[in-house]
Amino acid sequence: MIKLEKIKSTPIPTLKRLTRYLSVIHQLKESKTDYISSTEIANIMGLDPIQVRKDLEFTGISGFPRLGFKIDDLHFAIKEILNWNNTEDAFLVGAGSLGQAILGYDRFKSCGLKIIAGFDINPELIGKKISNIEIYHINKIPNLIKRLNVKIGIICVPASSAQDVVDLMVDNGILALWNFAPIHVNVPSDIIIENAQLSQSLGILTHKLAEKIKAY
Amino acid sequence: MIKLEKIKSTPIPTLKRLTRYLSVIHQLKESKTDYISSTEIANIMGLDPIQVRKDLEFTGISGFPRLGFKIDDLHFAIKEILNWNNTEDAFLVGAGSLGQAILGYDRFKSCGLKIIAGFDINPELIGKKISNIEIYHINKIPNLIKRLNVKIGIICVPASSAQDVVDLMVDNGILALWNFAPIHVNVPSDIIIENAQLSQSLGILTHKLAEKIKAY
DNA sequence: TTTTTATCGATAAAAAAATATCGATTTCTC
DNA sequence: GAGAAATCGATATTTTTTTATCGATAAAAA
Ligand SMILES: NC(=O)c1ccc[n+]([C@@H]2O[C@H](COP(=O)([O-])OP(=O)(O)OC[C@H]3O[C@@H](n4cnc5c(N)ncnc54)[C@H](O)[C@@H]3O)[C@@H](O)[C@H]2O)c1
Ligand SMILES: NC(=O)c1ccc[n+]([C@@H]2O[C@H](COP(=O)([O-])OP(=O)(O)OC[C@H]3O[C@@H](n4cnc5c(N)ncnc54)[C@H](O)[C@@H]3O)[C@@H](O)[C@H]2O)c1
Repeated sequence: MIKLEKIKSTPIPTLKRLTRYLSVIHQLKESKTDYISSTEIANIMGLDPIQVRKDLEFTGISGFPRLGFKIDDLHFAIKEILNWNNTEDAFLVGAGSLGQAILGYDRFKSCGLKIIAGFDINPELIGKKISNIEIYHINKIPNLIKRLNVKIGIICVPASSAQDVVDLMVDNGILALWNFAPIHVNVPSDIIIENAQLSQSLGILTHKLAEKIKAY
Repeated sequence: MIKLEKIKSTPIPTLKRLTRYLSVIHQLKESKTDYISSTEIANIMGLDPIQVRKDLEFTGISGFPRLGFKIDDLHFAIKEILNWNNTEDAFLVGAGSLGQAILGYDRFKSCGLKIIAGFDINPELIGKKISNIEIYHINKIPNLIKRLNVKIGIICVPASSAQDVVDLMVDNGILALWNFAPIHVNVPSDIIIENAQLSQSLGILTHKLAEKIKAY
């Protein structure tokens, strides 16, 4: 009987931890050490070393007994899983206060994301450059998505406009959406959507705090 | 043999979905319907109705066969779990571009959070008001945390200063931290910390997009 | 009124994720 | 060079989370 090799894709919880390992590893790259063990990572982050090792399995990198993993290799391999060694162009819609903060944020470039244009409906913003990224009128977006073959859209418009903007982008060929509007938007099942729900994270915090205060 | 009733606290995955149900329910409050069923919520959000029902169990609200759940009751009960019916005061540190976006964001008030002051080291910001919230020098923070009994701190400083700011706040009695800096910060085990890791969410998006493109 | 139907919610099963065990390996210490 | 110590990684177990089953219930339809 032939046993098919089950291709195990990286679980979401693992992906989330991998990005955190990356930031720890990134800090450590400065220091002189070449290796880091699962135990060390776990200690720094307050996790279980076994879990760290299990997660790192998905990188395909082998560790060395007594030494741990080669930092440079890990760093590269984790970025590879996240596809952060390549850079995808992206459009951002809604150049308001959050949109401008994101436009001005350099770090996403090392996270595989290059925002190449912004879009808005506010005439005062159109034509302006924010951190060297030009803002266009939203009606330019259909044409530009196709012409520049942009695959990622970032939604920073008010909740009330989010669905419309999403529809517009999806209709014109966007493949993945990063949504900051605090609302559920509908997309076809083949479109990737990630909600950067800040309120989700806030909800966990306020819930835990309430539990804690209740328990004295 | 006495069987102890196990007190099951709300699982984190459930909490996350609850905040999403809330936004769906919120939209529906406008419409004329008084009830919503797990099936409807599931359809809107592309989830399994059984899972929705399981999640809603944690609210303690009973549904009605054939009708579903009373929207108003659900709305209240979910906010109760998240502790969003109460409001906690919070301090925000780092009134840069992201900090200012958050300071200007009204919606967090309905998520149990009231930011009552901002802090920075940039002299140009000190004394300014952003969305009616005054910015103070960071050296005022120890005194004010204690005097105003503030429990939540929001970290919007650069990664390089995050640990220092966290330490300062923890030393002065902060109980919960909402961290936007893309870095692992160390806190004592009794301090609640939630990382609003945007790059985590971005990582999932870029990973999925790469998988999708690979698969053609 | 009776029947049909949609939904709830208790319980059970399956799947996924986290945690544990332990032999193999390799560096470090003596 | 021998033994001790730390870590990896394969396998197994436990826990958590998701999904399924199905009788009970109450509104809607007949
Ligand atoms: N500011 C925050 O801290 C924060 C936090 C979490 C979530 N969000 C969400 O992010 C989104 C943006 O928030 P913000 O604070 O930047 O709001 P904002 O009002 O400052 O910016 C919204 C921008 O979108 C533009 N816009 C409106 N409709 C548009 C359309 N149809 N097409 C293109 N552009 C359009 C507006 O002109 C404006 O520039 C909102 O959905 C908000 O709920 C904001
Ligand atoms: N801008 C974004 O879109 C974005 C996205 C994700 C994460 N972040 C993170 O959020 C944080 C803030 O980002 P930003 O874009 O607003 O940066 P920013 O440089 O605009 O703002 C940082 C602010 O912190 C202040 N500051 C520096 N050291 C301080 C200290 N020790 N005490 C008090 N204040 C201090 C600075 O004066 C400045 O006003 C960073 O850690 C960044 O990595 C930002």
